[in-house]
Formats: sequence, C-alpha cells, structure tokens
Amino acid sequence: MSTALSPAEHRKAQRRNEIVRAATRLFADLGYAACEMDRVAGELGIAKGTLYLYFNGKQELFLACVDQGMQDLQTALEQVVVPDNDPFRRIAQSIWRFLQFFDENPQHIELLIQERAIFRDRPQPTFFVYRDARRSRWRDFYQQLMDSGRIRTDLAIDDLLDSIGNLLYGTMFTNYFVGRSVPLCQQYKAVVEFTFRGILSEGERERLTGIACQDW
Amino acid sequence: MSTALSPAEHRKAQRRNEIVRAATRLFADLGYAACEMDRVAGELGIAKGTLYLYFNGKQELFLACVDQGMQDLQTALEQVVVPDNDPFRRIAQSIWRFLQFFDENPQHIELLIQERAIFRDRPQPTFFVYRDARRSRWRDFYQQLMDSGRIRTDLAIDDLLDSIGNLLYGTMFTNYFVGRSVPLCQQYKAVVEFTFRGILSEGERERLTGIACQDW
DNA sequence: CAAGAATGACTGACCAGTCAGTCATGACGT
DNA sequence: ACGTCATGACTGACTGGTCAGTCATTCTTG
Repeated sequence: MSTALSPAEHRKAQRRNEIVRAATRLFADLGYAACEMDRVAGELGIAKGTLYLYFNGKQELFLACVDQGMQDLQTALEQVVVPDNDPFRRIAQSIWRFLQFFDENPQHIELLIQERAIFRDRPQPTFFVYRDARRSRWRDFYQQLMDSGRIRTDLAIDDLLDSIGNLLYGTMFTNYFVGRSVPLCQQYKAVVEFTFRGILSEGERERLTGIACQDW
Repeated sequence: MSTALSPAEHRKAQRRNEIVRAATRLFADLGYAACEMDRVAGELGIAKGTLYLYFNGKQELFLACVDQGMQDLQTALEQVVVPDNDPFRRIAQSIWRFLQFFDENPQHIELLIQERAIFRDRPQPTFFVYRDARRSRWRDFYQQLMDSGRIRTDLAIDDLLDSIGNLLYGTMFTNYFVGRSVPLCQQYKAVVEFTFRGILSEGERERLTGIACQDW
C-alpha cells in the first residue's frame, strides 16, 4: 500500500472505510436482509444514493465488510511472536489470539454466517480463503515438529491441521451461539490441553490401541 | 406417540410429513429467502393456500423442517449400541454416527445455517436444544470414566465435553463448506485419535508441562 | 347435499437500485 | 474583489419487481 494517493483519493478511501465500519455493525445487528441500504445511509447521516457511489450494490458492500473482518483476523494472528521461538508456545499463542479475536469481535462471526447463508453460490466462504492462505506455513511448521519427533507421526499432517482448525472453528461458533459458561482463559487452557494431550489418562493411553475400528 | 388417530388425522399427519420432506430439500437447495411458498406447493403439486392449512406461515414450516432434521440426528445417535459396553467404543461410535449422519444428510446442515442466519432472535438454535438434551447423560458417562481413572482428571468434565462437541461441530461445518479431502473413515479415525491422544509425541508429553500460560 | 378440503387470483407491504436535480467548492476572468 | 461557470459529490422521491399471506370460490367426500 503506497501513500501515493491524491488528497481526493485519500478522502474517498477514508469515507469508504467509514461506510464499511458502520455497515458491519448494522449487518451484524440486524442480519443481511433486515439491514436496508436506507438504514446504513441514515446511520452515517448521508443519502442512500451516496452508498452507490462507493459500492456497486448491497452485496458488494456486504462482502467488503466480511473481507475487512478476515483481514483484521489475519492481522491479529500475525502479531503472534514467541520470545525463544518455542514451537508449542507459538501454537498455544495462535490459539489464544484466534479465540480472543472472535470473543472481542463477535460481529465478524455474524457476518460469516450471513455470508454463507445468503451467498450460497460463492466458490468459497471468505473465512476459508484466508484459512487456506495460512495453511502452507502451518504445514511446514508441523512438518518440522514431526521430523524432530516432538509431535506424533502416526497421523497425517493435514488431518492434524484439520482437527485443530475444526476445533477452533466449532468453538468460535458455539461461543457465539450459546455463549461461554467459563472465562475465556479457562476455555483457552482446556482447548490447548485437549489439543496437546487428548482425553485419555496416562494409564489408559498404554492400554488402549486401535479403538477407531468400524465394525458397526 | 400413540396410534389413536382417526384415519383423517392420520392422513393429515402423513401429508404434513410429505410437505416437510419436500420443503426441507427446497429450503436447503435454494436458501430460505429464495424458496418461495409457491415453489414448495408446486413441487408437491398442490396450491399455495393448502400449505397454510398445515402450517401457520413460512417460518413455522421452516422450523418444522429444522426440527425434523435434529430428530433424525437424535435417532441416529440413539442407534449406538456397543456389544460389551466398552465406553471408548461408545464414544468412538457416537463420533462415527455423528459424522456419518451429516455426511449423508448435508441438507440438514444447510438448514441449521439458514436458521441461525435468519431467525436471529430465537432463544437457542435448534441444534443446541437437542445437544443440551443429550448433555447430562454424557456428563454422567464421563464422570464414571474419570472416577475409574480411565480419562484424565485434570480438566473439568464440561470443558472436555465442550471440546469434543466443538470439534465435531466444526468438522461438520467445514466438511459441508469446503468438502472433505479424505474419505470419511479416514477423517473419522483422525478425529478419534486426536480426541483420545492429542498431537504430542510420547516423548514430548513428559517433557512439556503448562504450555498454556498467558504471558503475552 | 352439507361440511370440510383445496384452490389460485389478488393484495399490500417491502426495498434495492435509479436518476434528475441540488448544492458546495474552487477555478477563472474581469 | 466580485461575478460566473464548471465540476462532481450528494440527494431522495420514485419505480419495478417480488412474494407472503388471504379469501371468495370450487371441488371432494362421506
């Protein structure tokens, strides 16, 4: 992003941003259908027609809001820095950032739901576009951990990544839909412990093998 | 459910069911908004007005579809029977049934999304109503496993149940949104292994303690 | 021939998107 | 300094299409 913008362009971009911010709140509060363009305009104290100078239509405005949200998430995840580069700290802290982000920005969850419910024909929900962009770096990262024998090698890396990702994805939605019953930090600890060690006791780990058969 | 229904009532109930079945498919295929009452009627070869003899409105019809889906899930989960009552088999098989059900009935996932996106003011999404109804039995079940030292006791039962539930919930949605890249049975095995043992290697388990701190 | 079931044309509310018109600003000429 | 004009950002009344729900009428059945 260069700053080589004329003052006019700059103002325009800024205004566009204000619109996105206001629209995000209203879309999340009211849902896509019930959030009329008139209302977005009213909220900003401008006329409806003006919105169409910045966006080609309601759908484009909405998708701009979703995208902004996922960019904010991306930014939050990139702020993860671990002092001595401890890989497990890096995992734990990324989990923390993810849960914290959506705890603080529930409106973005609502937009993800609305997006999927209403624009059903889109090739891929925005969340997964961004998720996939992060994927290859995580894959390399886990590969190193496997090579150095620090995580188990009897499961495919992609299956591991999927499980962790799905656990977080599900946690985010559930928190939003029915609320957390415990403080975020406790939930975070539970998620990390579950991810690292699973549910079995130490004694049972040795006894139990190959439970996942399918003789039913 | 008694069978003490007059033939007329019976016919009525049956017809109602046919409507729900057809509407489920159309709601899932088209989304709530784009699925007009006219179309549901047309699909069944009846007039729109007839639908209003069976349901008070579009919303009621839709919610009946969602509820039917969750009842079907409930039925599928109740079919879990384990020969020698092995608790871990019971867990594994329930996971299997859950994943399999939504793999075979993706339309019900779509309805869950639509429900949450459009009826935002409902007290609780239908999925969680049914989930909560199953909860206490699972809590007792896990309590026994803890008491007998077969699962770890350093995490709260509800946190464990939440993690497992969220993992499955997230997996279901992700499968539906972007598809599985591996066969269902492989995914199932990965989920079960992850749930039981987590990601750490055996060597690392001993070394690593208390990673989930929050000094950031 | 009731009585209830089914019909489908009709209504009224709703709202995204349009576009003819207004207005603030600033540039230019006198 | 002042009037004139050009620009384009902004406005908001209006249109056209959509669709849930209604109800007077027709059909079916016991």
